[in-house]
Amino acid sequence: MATIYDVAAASGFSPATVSKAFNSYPGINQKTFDKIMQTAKEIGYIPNSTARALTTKKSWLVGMLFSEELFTGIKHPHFGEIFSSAQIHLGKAGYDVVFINNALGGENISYLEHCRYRGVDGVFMAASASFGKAVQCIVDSDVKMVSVEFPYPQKYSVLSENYNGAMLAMEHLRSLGHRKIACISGPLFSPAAAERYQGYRDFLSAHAMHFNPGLVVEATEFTAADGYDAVAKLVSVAKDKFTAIFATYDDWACAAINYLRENGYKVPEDISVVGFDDLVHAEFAGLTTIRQDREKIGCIAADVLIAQMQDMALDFPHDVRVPTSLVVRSSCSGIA
Amino acid sequence: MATIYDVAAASGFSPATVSKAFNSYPGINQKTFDKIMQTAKEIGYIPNSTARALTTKKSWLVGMLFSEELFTGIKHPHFGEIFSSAQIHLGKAGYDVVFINNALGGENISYLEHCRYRGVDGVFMAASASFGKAVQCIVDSDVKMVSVEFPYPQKYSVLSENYNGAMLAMEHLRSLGHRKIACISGPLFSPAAAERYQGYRDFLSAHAMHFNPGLVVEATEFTAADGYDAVAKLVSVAKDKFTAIFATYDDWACAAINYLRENGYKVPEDISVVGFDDLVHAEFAGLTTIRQDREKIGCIAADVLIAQMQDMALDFPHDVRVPTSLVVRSSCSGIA
DNA sequence: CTGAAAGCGCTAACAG
DNA sequence: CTGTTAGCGCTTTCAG
Repeated sequence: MATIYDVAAASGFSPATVSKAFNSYPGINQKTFDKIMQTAKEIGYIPNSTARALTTKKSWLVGMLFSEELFTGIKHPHFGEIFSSAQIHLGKAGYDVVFINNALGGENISYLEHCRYRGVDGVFMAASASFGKAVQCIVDSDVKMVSVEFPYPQKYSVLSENYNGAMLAMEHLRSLGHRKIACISGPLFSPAAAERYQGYRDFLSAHAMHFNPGLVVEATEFTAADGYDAVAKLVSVAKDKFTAIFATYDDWACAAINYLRENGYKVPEDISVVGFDDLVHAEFAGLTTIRQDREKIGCIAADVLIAQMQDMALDFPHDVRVPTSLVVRSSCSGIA
Repeated sequence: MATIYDVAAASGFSPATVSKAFNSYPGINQKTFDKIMQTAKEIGYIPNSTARALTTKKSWLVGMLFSEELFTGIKHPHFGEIFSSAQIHLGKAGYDVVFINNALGGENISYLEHCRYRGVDGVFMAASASFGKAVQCIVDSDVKMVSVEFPYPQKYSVLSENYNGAMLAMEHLRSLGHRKIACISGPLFSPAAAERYQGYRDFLSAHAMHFNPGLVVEATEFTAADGYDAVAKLVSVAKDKFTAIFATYDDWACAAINYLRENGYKVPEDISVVGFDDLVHAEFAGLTTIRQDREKIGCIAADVLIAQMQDMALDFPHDVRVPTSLVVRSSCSGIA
């Protein structure tokens, strides 16, 4: 591994000058710049980020915190896409991304300790609900951070417009003539779930549609099984009392469709269903749903974090919201 | 940020001794060890991986290379799960994971340069087909690596038993009485696709089933749309010439089911279909398919890489294979 | 069993 | 515009 000293020796300049050349330091003769770059290339010199980080105290690394609880980690398509988008945007700005867990080397070290150990310049958090105490220490610290899906007070976060999205879903159903709309809501400790449910409630009020508590079932986990159980319960309790279901998560919506079909209902002829998220399987299932713009969420979150890490003026509100949109497929139909 | 010198000063020992304590160096008095750990905790000392890496020339970082071509990057559920598994196992062994791309800071740097810049101890590659020239430099270098899905000669790789998996799928169909089985094969530059197709061919021969080239269609991309087109073509060309379809990728299988149903066929009554991979939507679609053990693939790949990075004797073959299994759901039925 | 000293590769004043 | 010097935080011989 060639070092800056090798380049210095080979080019006839000092290490300091070579360093300046590589950091596009302003005051440097074009000739010497060319010469240095040329010989650097010849001897195959690559700067060493470790040494650089040690002196500058900037690692150009951002730590990724994904909560694996609630089936909501990096392998979840939703978070995977957000991550992918963020990673690309961070990369363009010169940042690499390192995964931070709380069990480095089998030892139990805190997320904050892990971040300090790696010297990350900032942290990207993603979780559908709070990580709990585990990350509170980093939220309370002065580490630059951005959170996706879950907003922390005084910290920057970026989320979808869940409330408006729910309105969109409901409006679609209403425009098709539905008036008795059931809801599969999520665990209310998830802000996204709570906001969607609130959208459901408020839409009902806004349109003078009677709110029937018996038409609401809560799924407690983000799994298909939970959605399946939820509709089963709904049907057993409120059979024939609703013509449509607003499921606040695609997995539940898909599971609901399966349950309904297995139990003699036609979807959408007998019952319409709309989901939320627009995950991969929504397309295969022909599910009408609300799409989250994951690409944009990742991108904006990256920008928000970059701005902080570079001490730029942030022209973002703390709670950035990204619009959602209705994707019409074939799980809803009009009412005669 | 407290340094090792602070701990030294506060505890009354030298930095060297503190360092030894933190690296569980054998010859050290228990009392001094305790004293050092104690004061370290008091002043909130966290070792600095950067400084450590600079002297030891070990970063305890593994570089992740995901090819975003062919819709096959980290956001693909298959790779996301493999990554997740690998990440956890690597973490237990003390390694953190950093994403490596070829465009750090907007500049075009090669994967190899990026690896050297970050000083990774090893590389984890994942791509359904070759990355092409882009990673050849790292394959040709002496960087420790493991590849998933795509085997490089002389390098370690871990893949599913695609060939056997295809046999499993075919055997299932055969046991149900099917004799005229069509195949949606994949792009043959993907080793996994090629192996699955070979399994199909060989199964036919082995069971004296006539091979009809007209019953094979090739999907060129790993997208639902491509699968849809493929079955459409199959049906137009070989209508009523087959009773079952072996689709070598779940997305194609799901798309095929959708196409068939939209065109008046009943699945599984008229036509049975079996997929490959067992991705999330396979469950929702009730697809009978071949499951890849992603958890295990990631875990073994991690072990193979760790062994190399720690210069341990590798008791792995270069081409590690992980068994697949049949998951029976509701997309196949027996023939009268 | 503990400490002194040197050095990993680079950057940041400060001189020249 | 270029070079000298010191030092980032840690580990590692080598003495003691």
